[in-house]
Amino acid sequence: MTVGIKDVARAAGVSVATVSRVLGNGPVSEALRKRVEEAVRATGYRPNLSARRLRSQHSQTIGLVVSDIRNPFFTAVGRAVEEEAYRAGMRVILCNSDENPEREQLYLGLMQEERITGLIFAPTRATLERIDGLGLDFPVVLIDRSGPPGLHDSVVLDNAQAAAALVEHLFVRGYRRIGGLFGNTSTTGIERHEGYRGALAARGLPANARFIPPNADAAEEAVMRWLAGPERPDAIMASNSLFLMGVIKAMRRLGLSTPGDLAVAGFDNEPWTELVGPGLTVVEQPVDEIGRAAVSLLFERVETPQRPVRKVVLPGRCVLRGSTAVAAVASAV
Amino acid sequence: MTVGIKDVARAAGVSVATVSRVLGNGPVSEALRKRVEEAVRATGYRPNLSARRLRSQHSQTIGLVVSDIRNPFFTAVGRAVEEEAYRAGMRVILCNSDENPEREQLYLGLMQEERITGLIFAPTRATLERIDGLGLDFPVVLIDRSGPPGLHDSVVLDNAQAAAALVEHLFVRGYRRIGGLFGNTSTTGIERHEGYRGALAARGLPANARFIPPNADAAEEAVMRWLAGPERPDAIMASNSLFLMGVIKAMRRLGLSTPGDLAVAGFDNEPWTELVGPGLTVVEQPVDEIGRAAVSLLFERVETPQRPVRKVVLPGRCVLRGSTAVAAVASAV
DNA sequence: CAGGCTTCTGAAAACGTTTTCACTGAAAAC
DNA sequence: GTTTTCAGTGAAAACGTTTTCAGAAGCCTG
Repeated sequence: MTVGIKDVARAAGVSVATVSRVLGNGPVSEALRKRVEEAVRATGYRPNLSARRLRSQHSQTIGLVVSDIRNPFFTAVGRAVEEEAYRAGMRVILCNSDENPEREQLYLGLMQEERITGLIFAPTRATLERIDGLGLDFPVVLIDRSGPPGLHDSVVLDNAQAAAALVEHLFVRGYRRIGGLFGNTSTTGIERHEGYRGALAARGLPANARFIPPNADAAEEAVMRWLAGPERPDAIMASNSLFLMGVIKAMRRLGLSTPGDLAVAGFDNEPWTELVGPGLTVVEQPVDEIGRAAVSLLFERVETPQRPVRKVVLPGRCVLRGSTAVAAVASAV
Repeated sequence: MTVGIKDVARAAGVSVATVSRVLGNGPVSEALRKRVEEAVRATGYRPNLSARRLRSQHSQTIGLVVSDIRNPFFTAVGRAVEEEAYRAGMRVILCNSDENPEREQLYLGLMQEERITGLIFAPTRATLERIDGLGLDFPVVLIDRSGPPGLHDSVVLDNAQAAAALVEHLFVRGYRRIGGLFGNTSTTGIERHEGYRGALAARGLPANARFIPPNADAAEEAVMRWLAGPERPDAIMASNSLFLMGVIKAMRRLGLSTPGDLAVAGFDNEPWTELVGPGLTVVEQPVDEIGRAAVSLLFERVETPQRPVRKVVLPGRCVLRGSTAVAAVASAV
């Protein structure tokens, strides 16, 4: 029924070894190579990857586990990773943990069973903390989230610097009561909070931060209460695009507009941020570069297991838009 | 080095066959089962999926090829597919063709080599046209795009009906020069165009359609020219969310607002559509249901290859927002 | 108690490749 | 002209499982 390497060999009048060598660019005379290639075409042969992987002990596959597939940041990184991996003849298997440590565990197990060459991983905080004790027998490159330099290579945004830049920008534009909204499941939130706090301190301003679960509803609720309460900010920095969305939704419910009633700044330059109100000021992450860097870090690690651990920190780019315009009107009120 | 089933067998003092049976819930006495499970735990054994797949001839894997991974519609469907497949103990391998027929071809080949159980596929028009001659040796369920009933099961939105509903809604709200923006790579565009044209005809209005490549820039350019030209519409229906984005971008460049200067309606209820201007009127697709239906169609086909071809057509849901408010102001001008 | 069922178990074959090994014939080196 | 090298080739082992087959032990039936 399905045609195997044997059938090709028979059709070409050679041994299976020769067919295999043709397929793998091994040493074969030009004449036989022609014959075999012709036979491959004639039979419509397709190699069986399971068999190939089993015998060769190379899965030619890297894993990519992200924490939220609906987050365009991760789909963008995923595309870059796939592109780059493909160029090196590697497949990518993509899994989505949905910020759920149990699912993460499940998928890490799956990766083991697939015998992947290596993993690119955006872990939840829970998993990151015990990642060294997990006994993974493949190299791991952390992306987006990493924490203090540990056993694994990583490539991350310079979160503290980026958050600080946003805060400083808000300060310069005249805002003084700058709130911050941070995720409580990732180290990203922590680092951005640090940059936020530092920048405020440098300007002698008080911090006013909230740590919430990573979804838009939580952000919306938090902002609703915040704006009604005594600590009402005149600007909010949202640590990711879901929160940014939550902020905008809350403002719409309250009938507020930006920047007049509240300045808004956030992370991730998604296409829609340009289209909301006067446009939203955001930090753009170099997604392609992150994906490419992760793949090459991984390959280098595979080739040279003893290489010292490296952490690639990439700068963000501030995209200034109307949501952080000068606070003149707001101050006048 | 890596622990195999043999090591487990030795540790448990049984044969490899018994270990295999324990793993596969075969008939094994309670006593041995205990011993083996203990040995599995002790050794940290992880089955080798390549070997398992090779021997058992079941890949336990379904493929999912989508045309644009950055389109939230596909990521949402993908999540539903994965969820449902996982429940049945199947893995999903996801590939992104980027609307490129060559990449599609490439990935279809890969799917063959992975010996997938079946494929869920959102094809480009080019591939759809010759899909029957491709000699794929696994069942295929088409999603999002399908065309006339052919050899394959499919699950699609009722595109014509949905487009017609939008047009009718615009008509009722007072719009008369209703433009339509359709993709030129998918059958979706064609079907939506048909619904659009039909609804206009029923109301005795002229059609005014543009077919463009499936990206936001093309839409933006088209709209820029359109609004400057002689056939300027007072409402635009965008056949997908990328186009919707392009429409909004063009309007911002021209300093126009919705619905006053131009009413806007589109497809796919993405989170941001709620946040732009007065909110954008869209047709929401039942993404979860689409994913689930595709998976169960596929499983049924696998179980009963002779079953007659089925086409599941799901209704969309109109989400009315401010971008299609009554045209009073516009007409008054 | 003999015979026939079950139920459990292990040895060995099989899955479709790649890789090792040994061999051939021809070319190169002496 | 003999030996050495070498490139090309095929037979067979190996990869880590599942599955088949046959045997052993226990149970029921008559």
